[in-house]
Formats: sequence, C-alpha cells, structure tokens
Amino acid sequence: MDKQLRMTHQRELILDELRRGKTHPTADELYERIKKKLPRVSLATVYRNLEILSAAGLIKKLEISGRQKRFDWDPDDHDHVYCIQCQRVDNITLAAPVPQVESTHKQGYRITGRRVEFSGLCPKCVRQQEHHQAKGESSMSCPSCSASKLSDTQRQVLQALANTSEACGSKELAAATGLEAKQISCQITALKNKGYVDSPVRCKYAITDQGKQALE
Amino acid sequence: MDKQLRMTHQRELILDELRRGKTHPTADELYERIKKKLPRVSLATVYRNLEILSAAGLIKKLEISGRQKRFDWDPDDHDHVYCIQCQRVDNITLAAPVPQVESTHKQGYRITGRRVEFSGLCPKCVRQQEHHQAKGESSMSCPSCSASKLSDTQRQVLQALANTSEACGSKELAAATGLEAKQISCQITALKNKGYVDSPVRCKYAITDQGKQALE
DNA sequence: CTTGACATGCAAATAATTATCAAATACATT
DNA sequence: AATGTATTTGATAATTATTTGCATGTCAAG
Ligand SMILES: [Mn+2]
Ligand SMILES: [Mn+2]
Ligand SMILES: [Zn+2]
Ligand SMILES: [Zn+2]
Repeated sequence: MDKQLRMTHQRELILDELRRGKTHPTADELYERIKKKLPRVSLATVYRNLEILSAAGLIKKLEISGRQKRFDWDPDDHDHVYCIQCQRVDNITLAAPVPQVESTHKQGYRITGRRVEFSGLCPKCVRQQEHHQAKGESSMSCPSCSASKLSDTQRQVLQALANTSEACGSKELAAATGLEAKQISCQITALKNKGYVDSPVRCKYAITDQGKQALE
Repeated sequence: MDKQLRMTHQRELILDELRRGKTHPTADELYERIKKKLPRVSLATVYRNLEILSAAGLIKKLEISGRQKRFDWDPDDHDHVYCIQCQRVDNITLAAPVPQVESTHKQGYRITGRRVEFSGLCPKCVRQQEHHQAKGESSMSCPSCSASKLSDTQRQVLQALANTSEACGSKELAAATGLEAKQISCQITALKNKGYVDSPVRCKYAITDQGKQALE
C-alpha cells in the first residue's frame, strides 16, 4: 500500500540541484536551473516532485508569509530570516530556544508545530540602502542603481516610449514592441515604480527624464 | 503629499465589522458579513480597504504561511496559533519573550520584524479527532462524519456509479449525470480520497462498498 | 518481454489577490 | 448651497502561484 518513490532523472536532478545550492529557492527558480540541464522539463513536474519529496521528508517546504513558497534541502527543524526587499531567505539561529506556550494560554489547542520567522534587510540590501542614504536620495531616483534593474523587456518598452513624442496607450506599445498586450501593463507598472514612466492621462504613458537617462 | 483617508460608508462598515467580531477573518469571510448590511459592496472594495487600513496602521494584515490572508482588528504586535484542520486563527501568549538572534548568526541582516506562529488543532478539531480515535477509525471511514461531507454533486456522481455494474469512464459518467465532463474527474478524485470510489483500471472508476454505505 | 504502477509534459483549471476604468462620492472651498 | 476635484467604488478582467486532467512515457518486478 505504501507508495514507492521512483528515482527518475528529473527527480534526481531536482533534489541534486536543491542540495547543491544550499539556498532556499522557489519552485520556478529551481525550474529555470533544471531547464538548463533538461530543457524539456515541465514546471508542473518541478512542483509535483518538490511536493512529493517534502511529503517523503527528504526536503522541506517553507511557507513564508504570503509570498512564493520556497524549498529547503535541509528537512530538519530550523528557523529563517527573509529579506523584505529581495525576498532572499537564509537560516538563522536563535540565542535560546523559543519559549513554550503557557498552558493557560493554549485555549484548548493541541500544538504540534511552530514557525519563527525574522524579517529585515539582507546584507546586500543593507549596503544598497546605505549607499542611497549617503546621497540623500530615494532609491527610486538613483540612476546607477535603478538602471541595473531594467529587464530586457522593460528596456524594450521604455525604448518604444522614448520613440514617441506623445503619450501613448498600451495597445500602441504592444504593436511597437511586438510584445503581448497583457505583458505591457505589467512592465509599465514596474517602470512607473522606478520613476521612468508616468501617466499624464489615464491609460496613456510617457517616458520621464529619468527614464531617458536610464536608457543611455 | 500625505494621503487623506475618506471615511466612506463601506470603509466604516468594514472596520466596524472587524472590530466587533474580534476574530481573525479572511477578506471573503468579512465580505460575506458586510454584504448582509450593504448588499452591493464588491469583494474588491473589501480587499482594497483592508489593504488601506492596514497600511494606515489601523488594523493588521496577517500573512500566515501560504494560505489566505487574515485580518486582525488589533494592530499591536502579538503572536498567533492556527488550526491545521479548520484554519481558525487565535491569539496566543508565550511564557517568555522570543529570544533575540545572536549577532554572530545575523549574517549581516538588519532585522526589523519577527513572526511567531504556532500550529496544531483547535479545541473543536481536537474533539472531532478524539471521537474518531475512540472508534479506532480513520476519519475517512467514519460514515456518520464523512457522509455529511458529501456534496450534492459528489452524491450524484456516486449514485451514477452505483447504478452501473461495471467500472466506467468519466465520459459515461458525464452523460449519466448531465454534469460537465471536466467537473467529473474532480469529483472522482474527491470520492477516491474518501474511499468511496476506486479505479480498477486506468480511467475507469467503480464504487466501493464504503461508497455504497455512504449513499444510504 | 509483458504489465501495471508510477511519472512526465502539456494545457487548462483554480484560488487569492490586484489592476483597470467609468461613474459615484466625500469633502474642502467658494 | 453649489462647485471643483481627488478619492473611492462596483464590476470585471488580469495576474500570480500552484494544482490538476489526461494522454503518453518509463521502469522494474515477474
Ligand atoms: Mn533552511
Ligand atoms: Mn490577533
Ligand atoms: Zn535583500
Ligand atoms: Zn480547527
């Protein structure tokens, strides 16, 4: 009656990749890495195997506060910190064990598990923030830093906006870039957040001076 | 530059309802309650306002481990327990404060928040489980309890299976029940989990003895 | 070899949340 | 009270993360 686990090529690769990295990747980060070695794997297979492996106790599924699930090569109980900026997750050790719940406060609960999760800025993001504070700028308006975060698609959209003199809508942008219309709005939002694009009129977007700088 | 909050009728109702209940409802639980007083509200409005109110610090958004977000009328820091069975969330008090992270283990993180989450069975679910253990049965095979969980659709499908002498596929079931084919397989899976149906041959399903009992 | 349980890839479904936008509303200012 | 305007709403579409159905493929025991 008990299910036997078959060690398939993809399952082996997934477990291997997770153990090698010793990080806490999301399913799709892992998927991207696996694809390089096995281009035809499906994201569903990655999800399925991560589920199966964690049910079997070989790895651990980390359900961290409302965001994407992450997977841990180490199935033993331990606590984590995560970066509220870049979403990175690391292990962390407490100075002392977590206190029990007083029985007077259990309210009849039969407690079987606990999770302790610290949050803050990872070293990299701390440095980034210090750099901006030194200049007295908001991180949004720092060209050298924000520019590095422009994805190819974002650059493409921004370029299209730079080429028009007037503000234009997402359909025109879709036509100009050849991207799918539904992707455009997503990119626009990201660009707006970076201060590279603004919306003079509803549904019309224009490149900002900062945006122009970012393209150079 | 600072946003002014308008006290609209719906916003007032949402805040009110959350504070009155002193529970930790999900957005849609709250939505159902609000609808009774204001039938035309939109779920989006509830989500929007919960977001705005928690950004303003009037309430707190609880992001509990990969499941539906819950909202807390009390914005002050405190810890929670949740029931792994019925998803109920309650406040909990620890015997002592949560220990700090030793600086040698911070690994450069600048820690700004922490979340402590206990999990287990709530009083109601504990009682339910004890009831099953007393009978020495898995909860799945307890007729009085499982039967009550049969949805109308599931009962319909199960009945159709009971009417055939041989195992049959999902298309036949769709025809027999008049349900959409795509819904059948979903119901079959649920019924298999309950032990009411099994699959003697791939893609063919038959009712089990337990299933027959459940129909009575 | 066969066979059947277990796995996979692909597409489509789901669930929770968020975005879009025209129309309605609240609230400060005439 | 009437007006101007930024905020908010309801309805709906879109997005994101994850799961599922299903036809097909693979492995390992007999
Ligand atoms: Mn870990
Ligand atoms: Mn609470
Ligand atoms: Zn970071
Ligand atoms: Zn419960």
